[in-house]
Formats: sequence, structure tokens, C-alpha cells
Amino acid sequence: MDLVDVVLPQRLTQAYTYGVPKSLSFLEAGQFVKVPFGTKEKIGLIWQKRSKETHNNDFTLKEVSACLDAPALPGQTLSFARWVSDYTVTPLGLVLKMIVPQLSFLEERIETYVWRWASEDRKPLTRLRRQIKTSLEKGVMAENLTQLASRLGVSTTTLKTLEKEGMIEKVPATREEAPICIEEGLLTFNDEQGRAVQRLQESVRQRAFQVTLLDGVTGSGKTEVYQEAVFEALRLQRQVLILLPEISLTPQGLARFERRFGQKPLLWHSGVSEGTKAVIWQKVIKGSPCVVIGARSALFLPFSRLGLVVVDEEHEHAYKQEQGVMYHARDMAVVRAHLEKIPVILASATPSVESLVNVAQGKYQEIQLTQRYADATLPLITLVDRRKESPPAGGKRWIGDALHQKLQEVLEAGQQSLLFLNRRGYAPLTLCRRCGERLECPSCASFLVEHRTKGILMCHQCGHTKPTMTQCPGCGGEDCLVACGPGVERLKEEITRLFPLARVGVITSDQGSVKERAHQLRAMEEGEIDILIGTQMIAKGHHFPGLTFVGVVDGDLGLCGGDLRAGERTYQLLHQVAGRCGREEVQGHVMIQTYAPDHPVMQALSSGDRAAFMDAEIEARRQFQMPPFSRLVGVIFSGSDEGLISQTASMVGAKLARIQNVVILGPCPAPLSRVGGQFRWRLLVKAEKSHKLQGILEKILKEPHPSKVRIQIDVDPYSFL
DNA sequence: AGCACGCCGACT
DNA sequence: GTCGGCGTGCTC
Repeated sequence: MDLVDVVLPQRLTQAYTYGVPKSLSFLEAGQFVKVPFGTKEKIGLIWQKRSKETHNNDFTLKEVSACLDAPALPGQTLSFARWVSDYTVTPLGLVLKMIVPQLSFLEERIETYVWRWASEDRKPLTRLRRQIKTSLEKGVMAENLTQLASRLGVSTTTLKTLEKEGMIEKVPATREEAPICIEEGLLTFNDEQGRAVQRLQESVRQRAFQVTLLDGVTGSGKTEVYQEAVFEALRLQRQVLILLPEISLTPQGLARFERRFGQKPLLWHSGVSEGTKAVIWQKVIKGSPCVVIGARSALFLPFSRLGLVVVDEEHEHAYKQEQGVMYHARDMAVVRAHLEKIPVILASATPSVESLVNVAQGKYQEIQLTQRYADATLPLITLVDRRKESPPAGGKRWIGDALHQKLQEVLEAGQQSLLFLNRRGYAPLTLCRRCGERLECPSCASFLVEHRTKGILMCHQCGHTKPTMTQCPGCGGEDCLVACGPGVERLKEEITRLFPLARVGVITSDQGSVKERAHQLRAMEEGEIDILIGTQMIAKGHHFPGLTFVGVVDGDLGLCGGDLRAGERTYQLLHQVAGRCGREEVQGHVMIQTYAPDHPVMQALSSGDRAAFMDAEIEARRQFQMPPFSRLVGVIFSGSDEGLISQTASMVGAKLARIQNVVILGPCPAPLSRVGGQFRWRLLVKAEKSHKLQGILEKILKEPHPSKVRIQIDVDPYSFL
């Protein structure tokens, strides 16, 4: 009897060996099967076939009970699962669980049909029917008659009659029949863009692994350029994955995609319904040419004809998953492309240190886009030294004199301003001025942020909320609690005081519904808002034609703390915010309030010399032998007993320290040292890049340790705060 | 993830 | 005496 190793989509490290009954001798790796496991029947995946000689009699062999009528996972997807599992030290079953997040996805559902004119009759047709016939001959897909009706612009009843008469029929849409009509020549490219398009399309045609860093200044047409590569892949009947750090795609952006692709891109993120996800999953595994635009989890879709991967905004830290399976989607996208033998495009206006180093080392090719549309000039960036400004007076606390004056000018000129403050809520800290009590989250090591409009105090770590209080929980005093520091709500208060006649808008990720935010954005686009205040949310993608001025209220916010990437991150964020203005003929102006105008980040922003700044960052990383010039692995210990946790961490640290060529940093309380009542400690293992730490770490995980302590491995950690 | 097995307190 | 709490460990 043949033997197969079966992996279950659960937190299990190993595969289990089963016998294959004669009736199922056709089974291959990648197929889904039913197996008896413990007392239950489970659905699993055939990981590999093996010869019967390898079976020792340590256990009684059970048999595969049935084969599921579902398409098999493509071989490359299996290799990818193996690679991710090994690299991130994650149980194979958990990685499989990411590939098959719901077992219901395995069930076939016919999602889309191609509708055909079925009648051979030569009899003359009415004008309406002739029109329908002509439309259908172009190849139209729809899920049902209602949808078809809206697509053709006719009534459902007309189509119902036609179907009853047998004049039209539906055929399940298959790979070959999926019509992809690409509207050509909608865009004109300048020479630089044209050359970039040529190179990217060429790499798609070559169908070989290649990483391209598409480094283009804001407004240089990066998206349009990589979309041409996407079309090329579609023309070759291949699938495309576009990763975005978070789905911030506006309806307009989506419509633009659809117009050019001739089909809706498939959206994949946490907000998409299970049913829709199932349809996408099936489509992707069956190999229909399509474009999936997704958050990092889309990387684990079982593509069977992947032809191109795009990682947009590749520098974004949102690509690093910090909970559960800890992986970096950008890095894993490169791995996946390598295994699939296809090109991958990393796009950014402010590439990460990691990618720039890879370019310098010749591992990635680089394409630069330096020209902005319509010869728009880059905004002028000036720094305001807050140390030299007069102390808060005349209603000013967070807006200094220079910024105030500039806002006034812009307002008088009838133009729009944007104020950037990366802090939600009213005030980040509430303090008792009598006893010094600070309002903290009961279960996290973080302060409660006041949200005055909602009348609540909120922990931004765990989401815990409670109503605002008037009495200090420390000393019981009334009216002694004071809000410290600004949040966007408080900034709005100040702005309305300074400019009572201005139309002011606020956009944050936690205020109002998606619809309300969209409404605010539109109002801004249409010039109905004079001053828009916003957090990180507004840093991305939006284009406001009338915006000429951006004020950064606190440029130093991201710089505090000893984070390895603080400088890089602050540069990227502020650069992105600055890019919101001055796209049209008028030159934009950006003003950054800072207490550290001499800081390299501020100097780089004001001089526009990114290369020098990044070179310095890279040099610093090299000097201190930090990533990407070394390898870091975090080992996180969590649980409710802090003493036990720190003790275990020290023990494991001592054990790890005995390994050759390894430096142990810590242990010390982890970033987010207390979340949801759980204490977290972390130690960092630093080694040379070539050092294969994963094997050793896996052993550490398996070694006995107090069961109340959870140990997690974080390869290439990102948070250091 | 389940589920059985096992070792302690509360209750008919 | 037994029921049932969940902590522990195994499932080919």
C-alpha cells in the first residue's frame, strides 16, 4: 500500500502518515483528502507521497478515507508554504491554515457564466435582440440574469424571455473564455515612463525571477507604469497579485483599474465577505487570468498561473505582521516570486533601506522615475524651529507664529491647507495636576487617550474604552485632571479659535463611518474645506487639486524612542505627507514644526537630498552591524505571571548565548510590554546574515518550559519601541 | 483545534 | 461515593 504524508490546517508542526487504499491510488501531493484523526474525520492536504519502506511501526497506520472533489494546491504553493514555515519557524499546519483559511473555500461554486447567443436561426430579429446578440458576441460575463441585464442595459424580463425561448444560454466561465478586453492607448507616457514600461513588460514576458525596485517621486506615474506590466501579464493569460499595505483604494482608483483591465480587480482584505472570498479563492486556484488587489494575506492565495507580483508602497511597515504568524509580506512576496520564477515589482517613492541595499548589492534592478506630471515642481519644504518661536499666547498652543501666518495667507488667497498630526483623539495623556496620577489602561502598559467628541477615554493598544471622568482616580479630587498634548480633535479646537470663519474638516481612521470619511475627502477635493486636519490616513494616495500648503504640526513625533528605523520611517511619512500638495501648476509649500531642525531627517526633507540621507542610514546600519547587514530574531515570552516570564526569558537567553557567533540582547520588556492583561518580554538574537538560526530556535520552542509561558519567534522583527 | 485522560473540590 | 472543573498531552 502507498503511503502519504498529510498536513492538517491546524496548529500542528508535523505531517501525519496515512495508507492509501487501492481505490484512491491516484492521489497526488496537493490534493485535499478526508482522514481519520483522533476520534474525528478531518480535512487535510497531501503533503507528499512516500514509499512504504519508510514506515516504521511506531504507530498504527490509518487510511485516507476519501478524496475531496476540490482542485489540488499547485506545487509552487506547497513549496511556498514549506519555505514560509521554515523561515518564520511557524508550524506547517498554521501556514496551510493561511492558505486555506476556510474549509468552505474548497467547495466548488460556479460564480460566473459567459452568456452566449444560442440560436442558429437566421430569422430576422428585433432591433433590441440584434443589439443583445452583438453585445453577447463580444463575450459578456455575469453571475445571473439580473447582473447581465444591468451590464447590457436591457431589462431582466427581456432576457428571461430570451432564455425561455432558448435564444441565449449560459456557460460556466473557464480560463479560456474569461474575456479580458484591455483598453489600449488611454495613457500617454513620457520618455522616462515609456522606457520603464518597456523594461517591466519585458521582464513579464521573460517569465523569470527578477526583482525591480520602481523608485518614483510622488506624481511620477508609478501606478500607471506598473499597471502596464500588469496588462502584459493579463495579455499572456496570467494572474497578477498587487499587494497594498492596507486597502486604501478609493472607488475612483478602483474604477480606473476596471476601465483599463476590462474586468474588476478582485479585492482581498479582512473586510471582504466569506462568500466573495470563496469565489476569488476558487478562481485563483483554477488559474483564471485575473488581478487580485489585496492586503498581505492575499499573498497566501493558491495562485496557479501567477505571472507577476507588485508590492506597492514597499517601504510600509504595515507589511510586517506582528501577531500570530509573523512574516514580512514584502519579503515573502519576493520569495514567492522566486519560487514561481516570475518577476516582482517593488514600488515606492521612498524605498526602504533594505531594498536600497539590495539594489546596491546588485540583487535588485532599479528603475527611477524622476519627472512629475505636467512638469509640476516638487513642493518647497521649510523648517520652523519651535525653540526660537515665542511661547504659546493668543490662543496658540500647537500652531506657532510662522505656521499661523502661513495658514492665514493661504486662507486669504482662497487656497486649501492640510494640517498633519499623527495623533488620534483629543489628548494623548490625561494627568492629575494635584497628585500626578496618569490615566492608564488597566490591562496594557499605555496611556488612555481622550476622545472628547465621543466622551470617552480609549486605549489605542487594546481598544478598551471608558467614559471620560471628572474625578481623579488617584486622589479623588474634582476638576484636577488636565489634558496634555495635542490630538487632531484638540488641534481642530485651536484652528477654529484662530480662524473662526474657515471651513475645517477632520479625517482620522476612527472618526465616523467609511461613508462619512469618503464624504469629507470629496468635500476637500471639491474645495469645500479650507483647512483639513488629519492623521496618517490622509498621507496616502489622495489628490486634492486645490491644496497648496501642508503644515506638519509635530515633525519630531516619530523620532523619539530608540527605534532602529525611526529616522527612516519619519522621513518616509513626512515625505509622503509633503507630496500631497503642489501637483498642479502652483508650487506647493510644506512647513514642518520641529524642535530638532538640525536632525538629519529634517535636513534631508528640507534639502530634498534623499540619497545622502539614506546613504547615511545605510552606513549607520553597516557600522552597528544591524539589519540588513545582520540577522535579528526576536524571542517573545508572554503570559500572566511576569516573574515567571522574565525568569524563563533569562534561562532561554543563557542557553542561546552558548551558540557560536551569536549576540543576545535583552531580555527586557517587549514593545507593548503589557497587552490585554498579558505581560510580554523579549530577547533579541543577533547573528550574521548567513547564520541559520531557525533550526536552533525550533529546538528552543520544543524544549520543555513552563506551560504558562508562551514563546513566539519573530524573525526579522520591526518594532523596537 | 478537539478530545480523552487524569487529578482535585463540591454535592446528592 | 460520584459529578464535573479544566490543566496536559496526543492525534498517523
